[in-house]
Amino acid sequence: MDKILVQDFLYVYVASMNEMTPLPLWQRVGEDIIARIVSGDLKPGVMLPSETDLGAEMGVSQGTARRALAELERRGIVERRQGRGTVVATTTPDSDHFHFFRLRDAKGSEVTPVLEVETVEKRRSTAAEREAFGEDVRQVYAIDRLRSINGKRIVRESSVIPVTLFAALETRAPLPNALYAFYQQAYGIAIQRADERLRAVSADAADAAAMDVETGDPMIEVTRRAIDLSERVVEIRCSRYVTDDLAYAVTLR
Amino acid sequence: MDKILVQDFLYVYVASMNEMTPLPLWQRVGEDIIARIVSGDLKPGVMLPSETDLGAEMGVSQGTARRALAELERRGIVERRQGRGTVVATTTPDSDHFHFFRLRDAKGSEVTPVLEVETVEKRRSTAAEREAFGEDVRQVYAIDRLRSINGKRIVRESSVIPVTLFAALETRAPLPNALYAFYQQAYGIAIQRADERLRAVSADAADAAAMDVETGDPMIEVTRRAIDLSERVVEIRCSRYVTDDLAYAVTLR
DNA sequence: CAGTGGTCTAGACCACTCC
DNA sequence: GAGTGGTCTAGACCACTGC
Repeated sequence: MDKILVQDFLYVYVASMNEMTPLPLWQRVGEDIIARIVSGDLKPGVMLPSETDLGAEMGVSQGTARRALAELERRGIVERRQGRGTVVATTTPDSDHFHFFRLRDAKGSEVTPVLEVETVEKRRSTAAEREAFGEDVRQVYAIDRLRSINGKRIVRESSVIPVTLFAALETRAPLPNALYAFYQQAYGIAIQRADERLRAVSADAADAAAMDVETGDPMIEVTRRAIDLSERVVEIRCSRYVTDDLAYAVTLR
Repeated sequence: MDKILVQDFLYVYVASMNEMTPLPLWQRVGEDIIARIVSGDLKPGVMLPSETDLGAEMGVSQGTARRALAELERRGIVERRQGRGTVVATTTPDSDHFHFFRLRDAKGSEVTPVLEVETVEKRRSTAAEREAFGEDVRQVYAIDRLRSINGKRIVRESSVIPVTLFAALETRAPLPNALYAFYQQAYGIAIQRADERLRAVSADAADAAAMDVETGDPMIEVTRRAIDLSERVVEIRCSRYVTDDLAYAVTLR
């Protein structure tokens, strides 16, 4: 009886804002867990209740709680291990760096980029940045980085993030190698996915001055928008790669 | 009792070739369906048995058959619709072309490439092609295509496929715009995924002669290996794009 | 050993599609 | 109305983990 009441309540609740289409219970449970993570109530590495307990808390069966957790695992939001339990996904600095870093060597193996130069600047946002972040974002941090791989300077990255989301970033210097793990640990902002656009460009004078490349050489320019669990654009990144020895690798399905 | 026998049988069967680790029943059911598709027993667009019937055929419960079908749907191998049924995924010529075609315009919308020139050649395989296809592949078809987008010739593709898999391809001319749908319909070869490597290159004399680009202009070169449901490399494709007006778009998760 | 997730079953009810 | 997939439940048993 209790469960039926919950279900009816959810129906009314969701219908009021979503054209009479109630969300399935398992999705509600999943959204609820995501909300807890976003709010900081559940932090990365923290163990979640068991399927049985979670179901009891939410007033659903163990099977429904299980389906919610399975979906969160598929999305990489939690990690589950038989006999151990379910924890909020922890993207370690090492593994995280490679999660969205697509450069691979000729054999397809991961490469280890070394941070060479970093500058952090606080400035007013550009119109394009406001278009992406929202019009209310007037100030941003710009993090410019230069990386070398196998001793050659071939990666230039420029990350832009809103000041409102990353308060007092300048006091955090030096920033760690892997920014996304840092965003999560220091600010509770978890990157869910990244949309990238790749174009071919010619190395300009600034590229030639900073990297092991000559003006006019072909390079790949990647423009990325990183989206967090709340579906906000939280970072815009523009990277320029010299792909003489490396390639951008991706699998399409 | 019957079901227990089936389960024990599967255990022994799989254990003999897989280090005592039996595959879950739902995976066995899924693999069985894939095998039927690969063998041509089930063709694209054909309706599968209902969950209940499939479970009965395989000696598993409806829930287990359901899980197998859900996984196949997630992998894009079948399409399911409430009230209608489950059919083997049909990649229509139109939709298929965009499945692995990542070029998007400035707004991120799909673009419609127009086939301008096509040549098909039968020749001996190169060492690199044998490395990808297997050493026994001595002959290949090379399909060279030139495409225009919005009236500008900016895409050059070269697809290489083994003669053994695509018998008498030369009699099929002219080939349709979307090769992967054609592979599936004419040869029963379904592309499951594609691994791509992107590099920046400078347009060479051949690019300048064939496309609306000048020698030395930066271009993106994409080297693709297409893998079918049997996990074979069935096509190697090298594409060169001019990205003045378009970008290669991808979402990382 | 207790507790966890992983698999599998059986059955209920609902929503959608098509005849 | 018959048949389909979608959701949800309840309960069984197994495999793995850690104390």
